[in-house]
Amino acid sequence: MSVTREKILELGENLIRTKGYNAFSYQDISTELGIKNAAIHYYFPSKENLGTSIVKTNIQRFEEMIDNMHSRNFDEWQQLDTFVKIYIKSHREQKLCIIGSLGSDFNTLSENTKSELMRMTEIIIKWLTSILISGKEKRIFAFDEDPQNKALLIFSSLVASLQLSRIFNKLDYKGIYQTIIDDLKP
Amino acid sequence: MSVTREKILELGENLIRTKGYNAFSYQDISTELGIKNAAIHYYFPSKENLGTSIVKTNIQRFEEMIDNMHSRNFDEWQQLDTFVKIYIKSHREQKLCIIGSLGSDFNTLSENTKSELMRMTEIIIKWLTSILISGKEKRIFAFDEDPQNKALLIFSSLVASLQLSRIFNKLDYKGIYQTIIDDLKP
DNA sequence: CTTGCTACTTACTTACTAGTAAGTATCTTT
DNA sequence: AAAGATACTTACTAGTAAGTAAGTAGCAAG
Repeated sequence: MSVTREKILELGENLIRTKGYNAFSYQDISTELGIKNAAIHYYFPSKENLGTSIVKTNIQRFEEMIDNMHSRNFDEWQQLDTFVKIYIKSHREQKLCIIGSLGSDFNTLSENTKSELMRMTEIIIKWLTSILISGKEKRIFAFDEDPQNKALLIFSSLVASLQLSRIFNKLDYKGIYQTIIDDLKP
Repeated sequence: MSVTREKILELGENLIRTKGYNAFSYQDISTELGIKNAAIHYYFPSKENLGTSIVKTNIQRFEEMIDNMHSRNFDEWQQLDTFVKIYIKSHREQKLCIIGSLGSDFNTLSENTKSELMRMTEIIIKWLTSILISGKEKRIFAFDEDPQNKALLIFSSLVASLQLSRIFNKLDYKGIYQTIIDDLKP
């Protein structure tokens, strides 16, 4: 695969996560990469195409991470921890996650981008629900709520903590993450 | 105050909450109201001015709601319930809240809009923290976490539930709200 | 009756957006 | 050496964005 193509995908993702989908332009990318506007259209004919590709790349990355954790025999705590660390990293970089950012722009996205975003969310929630269930069975997690609801609450807190940290300076995000973790301890 | 001015504010708020700040234009408003582009500039010289005014209006509305609840001697449960109902209504209308929507576009907002948005968030968190504290003192709420962290977690869940419900069809938002409420029961 | 204010419209500018058609340099294959 | 594919650039179009300057209709007060 082309290096330029990958750079465009990476820059596009960062722009979505910092400025938002409707605030970035092909010009932002071309200027940064020192190429022309039309070069981006060569790889991604339309902005909707780029948007969809960025989401697809994120799905692939997430699935590779899960496979990797399974092959390394990570237990449920280690898996949850790895996932939370993605958000801690995003927090440090002052970026939203793809789902939080594109979720706000959802009504302005193309059908393709929408459905890939929905697919990504479903994959994450399904995975999170599954580790909550197996963790509870092994008695290393403790909670009373419905597992999917619990997964949604955890995911909501992670997504929104990135958004709120921009607005609310005093946000103790480490405290929030710790609260999420502590809450699952038996 | 002018009726047109108020209609612009209302429409602008709805556009932010459905399409997002960077996806709506003065044309969207003028077409809907059957007036010209320039008429909106008459009331709100710039888009950033309109944005700031919309947030200010929301702060005012929130403060009036709090005053109203205090004068009617609402207890902490009633106050929390009233607040959660705002989100249930937003959910029904398939709209985000102002904070969730503008939070995603934060880096593209003017300094004035940013600071009003920060002020609004601080007011909400401060109020939510205060009812958690007094509710706990009265032993009608029970929780172990730091009150402000708990307030942030509750607020995060509300903000993000609106966003996720667009993306995740199977989101049981009533279950999420119930979980938030149940979690505070002694 | 005219001056002035409110609430706009008309008509425009400047700037940027996504997108395209046609051309070109460089490497690869035959 | 010719043909073709790859990776772009050049040069453009059409549309839309925010914003503005000047004009106007209607009412109100002096």
